Amino acid sequence: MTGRAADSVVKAISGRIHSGVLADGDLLPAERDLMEEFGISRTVAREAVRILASQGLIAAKPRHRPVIRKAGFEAAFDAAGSIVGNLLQHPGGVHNLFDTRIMLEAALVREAALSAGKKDIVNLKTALAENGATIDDNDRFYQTDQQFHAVLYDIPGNPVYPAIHRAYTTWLAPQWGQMPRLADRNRINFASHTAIMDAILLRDPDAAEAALRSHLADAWDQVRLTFGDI
Amino acid sequence: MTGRAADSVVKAISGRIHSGVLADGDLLPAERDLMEEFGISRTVAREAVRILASQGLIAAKPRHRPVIRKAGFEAAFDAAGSIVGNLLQHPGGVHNLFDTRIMLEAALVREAALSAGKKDIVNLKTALAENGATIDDNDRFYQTDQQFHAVLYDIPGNPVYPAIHRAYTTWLAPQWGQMPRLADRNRINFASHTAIMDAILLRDPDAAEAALRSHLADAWDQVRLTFGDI
DNA sequence: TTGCAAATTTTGGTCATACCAAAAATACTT
DNA sequence: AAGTATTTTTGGTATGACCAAAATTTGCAA
Repeated sequence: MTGRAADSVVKAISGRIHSGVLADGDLLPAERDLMEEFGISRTVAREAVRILASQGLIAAKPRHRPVIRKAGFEAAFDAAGSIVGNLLQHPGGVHNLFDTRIMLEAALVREAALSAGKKDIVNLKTALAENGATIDDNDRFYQTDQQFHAVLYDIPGNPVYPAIHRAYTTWLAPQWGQMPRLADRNRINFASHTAIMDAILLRDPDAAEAALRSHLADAWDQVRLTFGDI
Repeated sequence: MTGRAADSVVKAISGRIHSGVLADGDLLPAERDLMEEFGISRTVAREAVRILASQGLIAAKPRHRPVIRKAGFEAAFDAAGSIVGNLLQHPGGVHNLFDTRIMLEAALVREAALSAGKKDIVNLKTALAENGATIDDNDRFYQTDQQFHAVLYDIPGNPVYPAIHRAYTTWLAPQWGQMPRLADRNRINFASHTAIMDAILLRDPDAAEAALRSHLADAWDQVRLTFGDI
C-alpha cells in the first residue's frame, strides 16, 4: 500500500520473532528462501533484512547468516547506538550524556538507600569486595568497577535499567577505554564505592547521592584531564 | 575493506553532513548520481541510503528524495521507537517504562528544587497557569499538562532530557490517548502540579519528589483502572 | 506577461540475472 | 576418528530494465 514492499515482509518476520516461531539464536532463512516464500525479489528480501537489522531484531554480520536476536530493551538502545555515536563526536555530546548518567545513578543510589533488600545488599557487598581485591589489576578493576555500578542498576528489578547501563558503558567506552589506568586512581575509586556502600547501609539517601555525585564528578574530571574540553 | 562497500559511502556522506557540506534540509544526491560519484552500483548506493536513514542522518520517505536531517538525540530515541513499541505489547512492559519515568522525573524535580533559576521558575509558573486555565478543556489540558512536565525536562539545560520526554510521550501515547478525560481528574492533576510547584518554590527537594511520585503513582492507578493489569 | 494544465524528464521502487568470494556442508583421505 | 580437500550454499555486488510517482519543463490560453 504505502510503497514499501519490504515493510510487509518485515512485519511478517518480526511477527514470527515475537510469536516465538523464530526463537532467539535461530538463523534467519536465506535471502533466496525469503524471496520464494514471500514472492518477492532478492532486492526486497535484502531490504527487509536491512530493516530488521536496523531495528535490532536480527544481528547481521557481513558474510554471515543473520541471527535472530530476541528484542529486549537492550536492542532498543543498540538501535540508537549509531546515532548516539555520531552525537558524541560533537562538542558537549559526551558531557551531556555523562550528565544524564550522573542524575540517573544518583536516583538509583537514593533508591538503593531507601529500599535495597537483603539480596541487594549481599550483591553490593560482593561486588565491592571483588572491586577491592582487584585494585592492582587494572583490567580486572575496570570490570569489577563496572560490575559494582551494574548492581545499582539491578536493584529496582526493572529490566530497563540494566539495559541503560549497558548502553552507557558501550557508548562511553571509546573515552573510557583510552583513560590511563593507575593503581592510585583505582584506590580512589574503590574508596568512593565504599563511601556509597556505607551510605546505603546507613539508609541515608542524601549521603548516598552525595557520595555518588562526588564519585562521578571526579571521574568526569579525569576524562577532562585526558581529553581536554569535550 | 571488510565486505561492505556501502560503508565507505556512508562514511563519506556522513562526513559531508557533519562538516556542513550537506546542510540540514538539503536533498541527498540522487542514487544515480551517487553511483557515478563513488563508482558503485545502484545496489550499493541504495544500501548506503538505507543505512544512513537507519542512522537518522537522513529522512527517507517513500518515493521522495531523501532529506538531510542533522541527528539530534531525538533521532536516537526515534530509532529505538519501533522496538520499544513491540516491548510495550508484553505484560509489564508499560509498567517498566512508566517506572523509569517516575524515577527520572523524581530526579528532575529534586534538581529543580535545588537549582532552578529565575527563568525556570517563570517557565514553570507560566506552564502551571496555562494548565490551570484549561481545566475545562480536556484536549488543551492534555497539552498543557505535558507542557508543564516538559519544563521540568528543560531545566537542566541538557538536550538529552527533552528528547527523553518526547520519547516517553510518544511511546506511552497509545495508552494515554485512550484514557478517559474528565474535568474532575484535570482538577486533581492540576492540584498535583501546584503541589510540585510549591515544593520547588520552597526549595524542598524531598517534598517535591514526594509530590511528584504521588502525582505519577496516581496517574498510573488511572492507567490500571482503564486497562487492567498491563 | 502570467497562470495553469499537459507533456516530458527525473528518480525512487522493484524485478531478473549473473558472477564472485567467503562460509558452510560434504566427501574423502589418512 | 580426525583432519583435509572439494563441492554447495549463501551473502555482496554489478547490470540492465521497467514502472509509477515526483519533479520539471513546455505550451497554451487568459
